Amino acid sequence: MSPRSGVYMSLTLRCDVVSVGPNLKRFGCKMNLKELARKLDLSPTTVSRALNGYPEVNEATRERVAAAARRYNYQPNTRAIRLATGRAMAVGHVIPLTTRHEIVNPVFADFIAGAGETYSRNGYDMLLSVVPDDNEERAYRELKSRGTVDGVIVHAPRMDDPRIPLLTEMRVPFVVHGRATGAALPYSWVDVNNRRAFKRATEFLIDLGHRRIGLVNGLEFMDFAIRRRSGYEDALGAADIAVDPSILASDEMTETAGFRAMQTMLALPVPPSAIVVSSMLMALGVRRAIEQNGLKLGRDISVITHDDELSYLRNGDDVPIFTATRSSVREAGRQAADMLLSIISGKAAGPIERLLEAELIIGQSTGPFKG
Amino acid sequence: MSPRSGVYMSLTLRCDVVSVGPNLKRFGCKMNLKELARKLDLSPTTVSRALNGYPEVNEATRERVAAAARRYNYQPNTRAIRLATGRAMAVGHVIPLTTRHEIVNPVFADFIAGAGETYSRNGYDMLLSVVPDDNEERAYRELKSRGTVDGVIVHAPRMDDPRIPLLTEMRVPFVVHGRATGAALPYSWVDVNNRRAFKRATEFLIDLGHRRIGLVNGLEFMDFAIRRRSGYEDALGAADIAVDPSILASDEMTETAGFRAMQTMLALPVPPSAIVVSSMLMALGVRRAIEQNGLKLGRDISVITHDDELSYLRNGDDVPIFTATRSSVREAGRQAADMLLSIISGKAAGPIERLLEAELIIGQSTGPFKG
DNA sequence: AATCGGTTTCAAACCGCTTTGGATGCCTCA
DNA sequence: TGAGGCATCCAAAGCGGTTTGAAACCGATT
Repeated sequence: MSPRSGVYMSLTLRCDVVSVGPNLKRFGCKMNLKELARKLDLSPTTVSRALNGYPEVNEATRERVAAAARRYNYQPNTRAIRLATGRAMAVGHVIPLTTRHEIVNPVFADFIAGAGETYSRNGYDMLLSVVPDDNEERAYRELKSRGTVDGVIVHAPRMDDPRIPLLTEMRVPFVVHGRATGAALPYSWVDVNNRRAFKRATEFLIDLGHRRIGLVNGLEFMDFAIRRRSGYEDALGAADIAVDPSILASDEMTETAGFRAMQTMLALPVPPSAIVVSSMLMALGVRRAIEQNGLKLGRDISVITHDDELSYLRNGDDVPIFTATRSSVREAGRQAADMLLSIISGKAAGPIERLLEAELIIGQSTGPFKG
Repeated sequence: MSPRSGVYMSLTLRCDVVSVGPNLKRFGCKMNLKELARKLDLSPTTVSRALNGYPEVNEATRERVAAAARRYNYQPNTRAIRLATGRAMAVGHVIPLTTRHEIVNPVFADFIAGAGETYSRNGYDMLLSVVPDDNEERAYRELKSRGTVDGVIVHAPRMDDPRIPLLTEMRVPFVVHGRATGAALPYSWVDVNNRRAFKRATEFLIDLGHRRIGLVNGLEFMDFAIRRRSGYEDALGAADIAVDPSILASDEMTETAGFRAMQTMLALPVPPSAIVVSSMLMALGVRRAIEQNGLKLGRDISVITHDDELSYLRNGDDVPIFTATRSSVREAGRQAADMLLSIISGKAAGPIERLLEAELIIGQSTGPFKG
């Protein structure tokens, strides 16, 4: 007997296939690498390499190993892999919970859905931590030092967001969903071209003859809101229309906030004839205010909104109700996740930036200005 | 020199505190248990026990260890703990993605926010996997066999939900958010008393004099929708009012679906004078249809809706707009997570059940029936 | 027949923590 | 004085993989 064979045979062989029921195979004990190697009369080294596609293993052996792995339903223990490789095989999403408003970003669920696809395709886990925004830094530091994730997606960036220098300094791979005006260092991000979208939307209204155009925006410490406003102002400026603060609203993106903002504007001596709105949910409120005042959407007042294509807030079923600048948050999630994984794996060199263009969808909520 | 001391001293001591900048301490290398033990001239065993609160360590020593751990900013490596203990210190949330409708449950984000609090307080991670509902079983099996989680929260149970027997058979600890009518075996769940809530809501309308009361419900393969309907029917039955299928709607819980359902009912020869609605989002659509038909909410038609207290869909700011049966999804998340952790830790014996009662909030959307 | 290079396989160290089964020292009591 | 008991602490064996460095094998070349 060569010194190579038999070594693993000498140990107990108590783990055998037990048939229970017609189509079920069960095992007397957990199947791990060592067990599998024993059954194949190979060393754990070789089995590991065979399964992980390393070149230094005979093709015939690899086949044999693969077959046995299937047969015995071998699933490598993730915990062991993580420890041995030092990789977490997981990425973290830190959901900031605004302590003031107690609001969970509604966009979040769909973004996650998109990112999740990418992760599961690549064998990564998605870790969520909900963190009150007053101690975000601690949360990120802990994530890093406990080594539970290989990278992080940063949600809802604010202006001069402190998380960006923080993560950079900690050398944690990260991708921002959105951008942070005022960041000193380059970083990776996926974002909608908010500025161009809102510029385009405003221009569209101007082209329809509107000159008194309101803006119902999100809170302006959020980066996207700043950009949207500046796109809106650019378009007005290019048409020589002055910005009127009385028809600019900025609030949480809820139905009621939209309603309130529109009510206020409609009560003005000269109400706007058209409105640009930052989210579908706000647009619902805006529409309600319009209709409650006996006006007709698209005829008396034009509304154009941004649409994140949230799955539970479709803009009509076949015909779009609102004219909208549309950009899928779920798609952004997919792309951000892809980007992060390629950064983690080291495939990507420097920071990657990806600007998604919003599509202009013509719906029934806009019409020409009539005196 | 006693055989005890000096052993760990003999190895290199290359990991020392390096001062960089005024308030920053940095370390030349990663601080792990062995390093820490070396610094303290103790064995890893003792350090581990000291930090984990085991009794067989001198109080003075424990203090010393704790102080050193703080000083050197020691954070135990989670990957190693997981492997050594066999626990994953993580729970999984599997989000079913209905392949037909591509809808992510909007309730989901807030539930997660609630559950997340509990997890982080207890040192658990929250793992999310988004799984198309056509291969849920595989997803759950993999979660189990790869050992990435210690337990699972089941979302959006359907009637006779196959996941319940599956998880039971796999012996994975789980808690269902909601219930599954038709389950053969007992299991743990947290649910709102949907039936009583909708019975109560319907009774409330009956007490106001309404007799023609419609129901705008969610899809009726979802368990909660079944229960809500039966509560509604119970109340009607008790008042000797026949159920009229023409004023029963069942659809996805979106604004447009609510609008459509209400439109249809208002077009009937004898439209309902009151409506019970299954979600705020649908209620927004219902309201729109009502107002678009020139009717006034609460005066011409009464609406009572269920309100999950989603953070981005508040029912008014101070005064509630809709009369509603209210029950916080976030609170349900907290409780479900608590329950799961106590099951995982073995503190809970059998299946636990927790029925949350919804609160009836009187808003401005209901009023007495007038001819 | 000895040497050599390439292919294939293996033993053992390692990842960083927990935990078992002793040791050691000290105090007490016979 | 020695046995017994208690409080502390330690060495080493795990958890289940990956990875390094070396050895075995084989055919080809000297």
